[in-house]
Amino acid sequence: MVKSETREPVTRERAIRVAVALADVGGIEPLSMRKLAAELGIEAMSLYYHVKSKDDILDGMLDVVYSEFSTPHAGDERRSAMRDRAESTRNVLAQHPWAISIKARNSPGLATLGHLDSVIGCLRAAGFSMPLTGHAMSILDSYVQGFAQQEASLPLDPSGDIGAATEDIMAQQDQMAQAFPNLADMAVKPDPAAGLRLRQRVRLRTEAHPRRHRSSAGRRWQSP
Amino acid sequence: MVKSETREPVTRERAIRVAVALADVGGIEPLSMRKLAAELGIEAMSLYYHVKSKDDILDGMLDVVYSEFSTPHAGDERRSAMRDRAESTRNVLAQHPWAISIKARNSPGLATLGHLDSVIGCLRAAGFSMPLTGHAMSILDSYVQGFAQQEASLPLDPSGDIGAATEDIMAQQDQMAQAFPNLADMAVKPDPAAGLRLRQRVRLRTEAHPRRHRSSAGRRWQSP
DNA sequence: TGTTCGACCTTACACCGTATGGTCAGCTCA
DNA sequence: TGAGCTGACCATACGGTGTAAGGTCGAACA
Repeated sequence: MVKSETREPVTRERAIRVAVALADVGGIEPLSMRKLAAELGIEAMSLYYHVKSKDDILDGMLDVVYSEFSTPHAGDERRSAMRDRAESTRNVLAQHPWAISIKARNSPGLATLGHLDSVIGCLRAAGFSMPLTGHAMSILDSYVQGFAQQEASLPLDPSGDIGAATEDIMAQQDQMAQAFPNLADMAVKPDPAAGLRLRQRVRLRTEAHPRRHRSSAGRRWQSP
Repeated sequence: MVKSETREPVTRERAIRVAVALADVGGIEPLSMRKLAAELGIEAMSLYYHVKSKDDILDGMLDVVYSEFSTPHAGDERRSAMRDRAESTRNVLAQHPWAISIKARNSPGLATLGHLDSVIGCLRAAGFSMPLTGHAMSILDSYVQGFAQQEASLPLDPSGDIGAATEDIMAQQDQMAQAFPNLADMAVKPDPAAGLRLRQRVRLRTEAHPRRHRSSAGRRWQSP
């Protein structure tokens, strides 16, 4: 379609970079081989020349994310290095929220391995035994990852979504306030700085399925 | 196909229960509307009489999981209640690992709301302010969830998988030991009790794509 | 000048969620 | 008794998915 001198050459690295960019914009579910190929200016099956499978791309994308984490250097002070790492993890995952949902795979890339290696090296250099290093990493990573996941599940960008969405639940608020008084209490006066923002957590996803093609009086999933 | 008196009646609740059972056995990716319907003895489209969409089923499944968490009762002591909750969360999520990957949705069910309500009630009864309650829940949930996620990403059942899978990486171990000395060190002498088991983390997923249909000498994704 | 080969394409398949519109037994009510 | 309604289910179809199998073609090389 476009002359080869005009089009930037396709490589595994570029495909993965473009995939990351697409996922950043539109999320990871709508990212398909066909759309990625189109973005690269080729056909879907041509991707398989550069890449094993879609999972291979996802692994590569995760490795890109790992490469953006702040990695401790030799001689870094332990506490500040771990703090930098945690903060950068939070920031990077906020920029690539899709990474959290694909984090449970098992084929780490070079950046991932390098990052973990550096972290282990930093802790060991600080005098930690190997078991203690494992424990420290488990504790830190569990919390940071879990926090990032909580944060990602909230609609952080204030795109007018919150006000409209809460109206749905407000209609039933009387019943809800009776059934879940503590929850209602927290939803009414939330702490703006708290990690949990229950009012947003509770919003219903009604706009995803706005209407049915026929009178739905009998449908089980309609509220009576 | 089967007489209606023979077949257990299909309801939203039963569909979700069966979906949970299927996901427990085979994971959540292969769970499709057609397979679930077949398991229930009906056709795929008949599910939509009882259920809004597949997302509706996933929401219901998550609510089932929440209903299995240990929920604090009125008057429970704060520390032990939170500890029970954390431990049961770990155990329940170990039994339903798929729940972790769909945890970032936004249409909570009654069990979810009830559970959160009870937790808030317990902390408030212990004298926590509302902001402090939010903070406490954020901290606890972040860690417990992150830990469960780490744990789920490891192949916990010793189905002979570990030994075979590590052979792949052992072949390249010399190069890896040089590039990532700390990682290799931890992989060689891991702590059996540590949360991170790097040796297993590092295994390659080669068996997923065992061979190609043609000589793959030129493929970019083959190691040179 | 013929052969190889890297990079790409076409076609096809099985599967997915679900929109649309039946079908039909059993019930209500005139 | 018979007409109409309705709850529960089914058949077909559409546009999407990942990817197996094999074809095409220009450039590089013998």
